[in-house]
Amino acid sequence: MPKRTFNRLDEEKKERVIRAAIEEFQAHGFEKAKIEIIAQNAEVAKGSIYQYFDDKKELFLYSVTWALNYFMMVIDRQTPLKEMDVYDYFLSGNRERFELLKKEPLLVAFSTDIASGKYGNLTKEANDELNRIGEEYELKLIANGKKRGTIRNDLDDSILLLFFQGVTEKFTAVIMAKAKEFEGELTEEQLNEVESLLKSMVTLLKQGMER
Amino acid sequence: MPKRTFNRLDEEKKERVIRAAIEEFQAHGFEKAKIEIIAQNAEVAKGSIYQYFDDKKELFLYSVTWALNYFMMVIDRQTPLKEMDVYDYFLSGNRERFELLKKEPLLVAFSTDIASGKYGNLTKEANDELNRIGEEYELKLIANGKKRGTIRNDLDDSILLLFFQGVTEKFTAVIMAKAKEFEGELTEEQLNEVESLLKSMVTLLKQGMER
Amino acid sequence: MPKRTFNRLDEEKKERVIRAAIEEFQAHGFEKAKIEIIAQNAEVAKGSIYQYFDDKKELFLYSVTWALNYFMMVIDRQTPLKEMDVYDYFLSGNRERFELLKKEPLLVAFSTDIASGKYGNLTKEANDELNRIGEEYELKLIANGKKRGTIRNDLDDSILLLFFQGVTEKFTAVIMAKAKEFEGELTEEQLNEVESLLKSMVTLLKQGMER
Amino acid sequence: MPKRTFNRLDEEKKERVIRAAIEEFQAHGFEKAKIEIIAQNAEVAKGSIYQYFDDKKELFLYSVTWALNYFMMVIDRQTPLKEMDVYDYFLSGNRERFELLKKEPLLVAFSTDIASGKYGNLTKEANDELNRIGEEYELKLIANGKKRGTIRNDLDDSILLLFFQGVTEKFTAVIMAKAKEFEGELTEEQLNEVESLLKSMVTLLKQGMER
DNA sequence: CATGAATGAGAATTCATTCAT
DNA sequence: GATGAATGAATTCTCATTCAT
Repeated sequence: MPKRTFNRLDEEKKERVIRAAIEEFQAHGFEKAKIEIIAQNAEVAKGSIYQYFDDKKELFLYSVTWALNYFMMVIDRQTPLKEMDVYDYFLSGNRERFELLKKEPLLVAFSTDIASGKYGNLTKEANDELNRIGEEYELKLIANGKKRGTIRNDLDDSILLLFFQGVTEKFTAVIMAKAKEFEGELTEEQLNEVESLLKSMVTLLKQGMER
Repeated sequence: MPKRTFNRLDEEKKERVIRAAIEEFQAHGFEKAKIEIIAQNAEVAKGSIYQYFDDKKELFLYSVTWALNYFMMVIDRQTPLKEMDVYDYFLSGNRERFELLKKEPLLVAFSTDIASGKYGNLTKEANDELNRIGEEYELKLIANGKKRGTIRNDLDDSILLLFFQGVTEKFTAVIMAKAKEFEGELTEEQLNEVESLLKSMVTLLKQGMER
Repeated sequence: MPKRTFNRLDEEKKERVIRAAIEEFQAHGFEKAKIEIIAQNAEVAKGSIYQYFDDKKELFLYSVTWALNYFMMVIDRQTPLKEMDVYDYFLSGNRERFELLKKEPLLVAFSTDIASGKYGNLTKEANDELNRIGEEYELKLIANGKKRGTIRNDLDDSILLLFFQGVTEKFTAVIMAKAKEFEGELTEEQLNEVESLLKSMVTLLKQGMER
Repeated sequence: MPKRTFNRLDEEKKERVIRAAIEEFQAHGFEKAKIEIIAQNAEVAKGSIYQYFDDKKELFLYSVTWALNYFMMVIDRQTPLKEMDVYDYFLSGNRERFELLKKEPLLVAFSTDIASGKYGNLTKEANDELNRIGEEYELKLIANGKKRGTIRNDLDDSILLLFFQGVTEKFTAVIMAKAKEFEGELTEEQLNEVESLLKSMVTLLKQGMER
């Protein structure tokens, strides 16, 4: 949806603009975010923003998808092997994932706000899509677990999904918060803390769901 | 924090004003909510709003505490007997609670938005307070459970708290959504659906946490 | 179509606003007319204009109907007696009419521009209505003339209407121009000039149309 | 007044640019016409327009003279023989003239708007010139008629001119409108309609003016 | 106390024109 | 000569807040 003018820009400039936008939207919300500030921070003329996007809303929406793309790359729910145990998923590749999160506190904060519904209807579409993708994957995990006999089958999939989501979202949120809070290089200690959190989470998930 | 003029108003008018405010804030968010519309819907002059409150923000903040008071009355984390079993808490008094939720979809929606952080820093204080109260209560429940040997003690209280919050918040959100969606008188069927949800939740909580 | 706020204003202020608007629109056209200038000239705050009218266009449209009302009062095609001879209509009450025109050069100029189609589609509606009214009246005059045998009946009414309109519009335009150009009190000489014009016009109309 | 760069262009491109300009000016008026759209429709870069003309106004003015040239070629008030009877002028060469009008509805519309003063002061100069030329010619016709005794001499030339202009302009406008409205090849029927109009006009002119 | 008209700072958006490539 | 991205002045419109009645 950006105008062709934007797409023709070199990558560096495009990213500068979007990051400036995300920073402003994240800091002040959609309504109070000022195009002028975004332009300034992107070192671009105010009018140029309007050569790139129809209006503030479109700039915002594009920033959202841009951030969510990054976010999904990190979460990466598509890749996990089908044969991977339901619970092991969370325990693999954490160092890389967490380092990505630490590197991009701004995107993490923005994505978190989007996921939490802070932008209301504006991001409804993007959000629904994101949720649909996650849910689909999670339901498959649950169904698999039931089939292999590792997950209790006295409860509906939808109930187990709620449980699964509730637990993982909460722990994810805490981990995101830690990513923002940790400064400098990722230390072993920090990583251990995160892995410990995930291990506990998996333990609880497992015990709650297993038959 | 409202001005003395507001407090002198008769209850009916006060409520009319606050409900009009909540409706507008809930529908359009803080920034886009218009004082003019609030005044109109409350059948009060625009200027009067400023006789009652210093500014838009104060009106909003007061509306928040007003709604949260109602909400807390419903959730009612203060009352449960200390001796009540951790899990039984959720299974008692549901009919009354759910009926209250059904009766006030607006307040439910508003409170939900506040709790979800939709209003950002504006409600930070109120939110933190609310969270602190809930957390304190929940930690006590966990400590109690551990003492009585009903809750596993291989995990930190803080970890168990995350688990507990994650699960209960998710199920609560679903129940809130159902409250909004159910129309007319509360039917047995509807109540059963809610109770079934809660029972499943408690089962999962129990199995996950128990030793 | 103005907002209720405008209607509640005292007449003097309403007129001040509309005249300021007409002056600006007439001088610079719709696009280049600046709300700020209108407000200044009406000695009113810029924002107030927007309390009175939804937007620039509405202010313009209201100005148009306001001016046309005045104009129609002057032209006054409704009153002439049914029995009055077709041609005599133009020769009566000229002093009063012309004095009105002289008193309001701004309104005359504005109305002339509207009638000439200078504002394009913006005034299409108002214009069509005005033309419809005039035409209806003129067709009646022609039909009457034919019935009484004073007008040739070898030509269609529509053709005679074109002729009638062409001649009267041209002479009217010249008279309007004179109204703008004449300064100070209306002199006998000026009036004579106008009446002479009208007499010539009637002569030509008569001779062209009569059987 | 266009820059030398424009004159060096091949005829086809020049015409493409001017026609695109006329289309846009005619459709939206001078102020709202966008250079960008003109460039697009002319399949030329926006910047190129500024290689051809100093600014928007110059492009407009050039478009005006370009259109008026075409228009005058059609109206062709220069050619009629001095000895041709005043009224016969309108009755000759109509097929060719009308076909030209039908072929170029855009130019007709644009020229009509110019003549009607829709562009205000912008075209004042061009307009005045056009009127001066027409008027000069018409006055000569009148003077001739008076000399030969075919036109009444109890009225001033200037009065007769008004009459003549009023009638001919009105009928011309109607014919222009028909040109726009008629689609496809020029049919005999359409031509008859136009000639009938002109004949009626001449009849009325004659009867009104003759002695 | 109630009322609602007045105010003007502030933000989004537009687009003619420039200019580096 | 052609191109189209960059620029920013200019303008419309919004709305919280004030204040005279």
